[in-house]
Amino acid sequence: MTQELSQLLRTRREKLAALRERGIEPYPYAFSRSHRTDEVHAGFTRAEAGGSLDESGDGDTVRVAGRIVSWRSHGKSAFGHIEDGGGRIQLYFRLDALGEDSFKDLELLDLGDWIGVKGPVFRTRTGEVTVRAGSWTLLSKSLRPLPIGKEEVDPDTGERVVYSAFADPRTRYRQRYADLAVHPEAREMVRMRTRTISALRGFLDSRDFLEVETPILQPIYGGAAARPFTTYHNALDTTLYLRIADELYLKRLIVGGFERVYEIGKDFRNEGIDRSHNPEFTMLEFYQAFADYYDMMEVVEALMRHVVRETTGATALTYQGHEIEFASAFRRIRFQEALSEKLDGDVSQMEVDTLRAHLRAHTGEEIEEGGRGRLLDKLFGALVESELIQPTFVTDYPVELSPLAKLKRGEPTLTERFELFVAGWELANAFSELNDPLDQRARFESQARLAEAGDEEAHPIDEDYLRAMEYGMPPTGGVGIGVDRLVMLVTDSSSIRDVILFPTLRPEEGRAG
RNA sequence: GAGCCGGUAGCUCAGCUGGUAGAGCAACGGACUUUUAAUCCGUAGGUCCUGGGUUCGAUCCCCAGCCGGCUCACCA
Repeated sequence: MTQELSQLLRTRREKLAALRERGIEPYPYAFSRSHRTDEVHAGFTRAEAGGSLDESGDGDTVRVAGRIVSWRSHGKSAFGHIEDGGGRIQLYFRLDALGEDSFKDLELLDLGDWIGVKGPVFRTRTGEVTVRAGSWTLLSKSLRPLPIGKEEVDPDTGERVVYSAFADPRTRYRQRYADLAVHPEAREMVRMRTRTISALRGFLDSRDFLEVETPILQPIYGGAAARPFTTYHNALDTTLYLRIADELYLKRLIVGGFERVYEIGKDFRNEGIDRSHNPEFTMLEFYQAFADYYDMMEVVEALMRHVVRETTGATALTYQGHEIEFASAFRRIRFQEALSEKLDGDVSQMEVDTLRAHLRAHTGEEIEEGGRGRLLDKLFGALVESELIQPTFVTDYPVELSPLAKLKRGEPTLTERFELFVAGWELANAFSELNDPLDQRARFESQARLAEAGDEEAHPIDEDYLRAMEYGMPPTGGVGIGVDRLVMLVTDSSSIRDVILFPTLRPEEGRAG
């Protein structure tokens, strides 16, 4: 945006100067508000029903404040709407009520300005509850036009139709403040996100889980297969990583004697960005001593029901056109059986070459490194995942894929692990936590071999974690849940960027225009 | 990372086979004291994403790049 282009900005600055000339402070310090707009609506409707209005039909005098979102000037009168945290209300300004000067000063206002208004509440001829301004105060002058669209309410459907809406996704994500300012539904998303997280906390707190905080800056990252962000601590003269998972620290706390712990916080993975991935994202992990993965399935099922009920008020929801039901018991399928069915043969008996051939046949992809686990995982992702619309526990993953999970009882090529799939993507990941320090060391070592073979996401060896395991960790069930994806689900959002207030973007070049 | 689509006024968009651009809303001036996409009259507003090329001439065609959307890949 160039200087010449700023005709609109210049006009507003001129108005700012004019306001000061007329003795109006454009940025005062406070305003004594008596009612939020929704309280005015409710109060006036009550007064009408109770017959407590004066002869002219006016209700109480109120002081309301908000951002101007519409304006209709009629010469010696004007209508406008302001919006505050409770909603909107119409304002009515008259020359005879305000006097020459105050009425004339209205012409220095713009859409986007914050004002406070004092006056009685009444209902207009067309039936809208309105504050008749006896006086008004500028609370903050807006120097940059907000992309406020015009809107009308369809008289037949009652739906709000917005014209010239602010739609460019680039600007909406970059200037989230503007997006929020003009889109009430974007603000509603934020509330739903908060409600979701409160529901998670409520559920875990009521079950005696202790909320804790573990390091984000870590000398060794771990707990997941992902590439980390690397940073540097000057005073310690050492490399540190931003955590990719909370897992290893939370289990150290189980060793320390806490039976139930959880953490809700940001994890960071140095990977691509798309509709379901943001480099920093919010993860819930919780660990419960003396529980195995069967117990954790029960917990996850109850937790999901609780969250859906607390956020949507129902036991089912619609996500991108799919009706998803949480009331009945979640389906359970075994990883290898689901895949074997798709491939028409027992995958546990298949050679690596056969798997590779299947992958080529189904996806056209060639995988050289990574071995069996990676092939199985890719095949599962390609053939099974997208069909898992209703809540489904996928259980018993191959050991190669799960270096932190206990072996499956009676089936040592598998682990006691499950993932919860909803709407085609992974929402939770859980296992009977591996607490055998010698087995854990062996698993780490096999991961290290994968790393040497070029797998950039293989799990590094964490000696301190092994030391903790050697002191002894009770049998423990652990679960991780992607909070952003959970919020996407309950808000019917198709992109993770819609549920993260300030998603990661390439930095803007130059100064903001 | 690949394919497809797109980037034109503050916002939403139009612009024929190449002749340096339009609309609605917003803005500005005027009329209007119960309007609500207020209405009516008038005015101004543009690095047509950026850089090259072709051409007498490019918003339009070609090449490269940047940014975004969708699909796929990546992402336990």
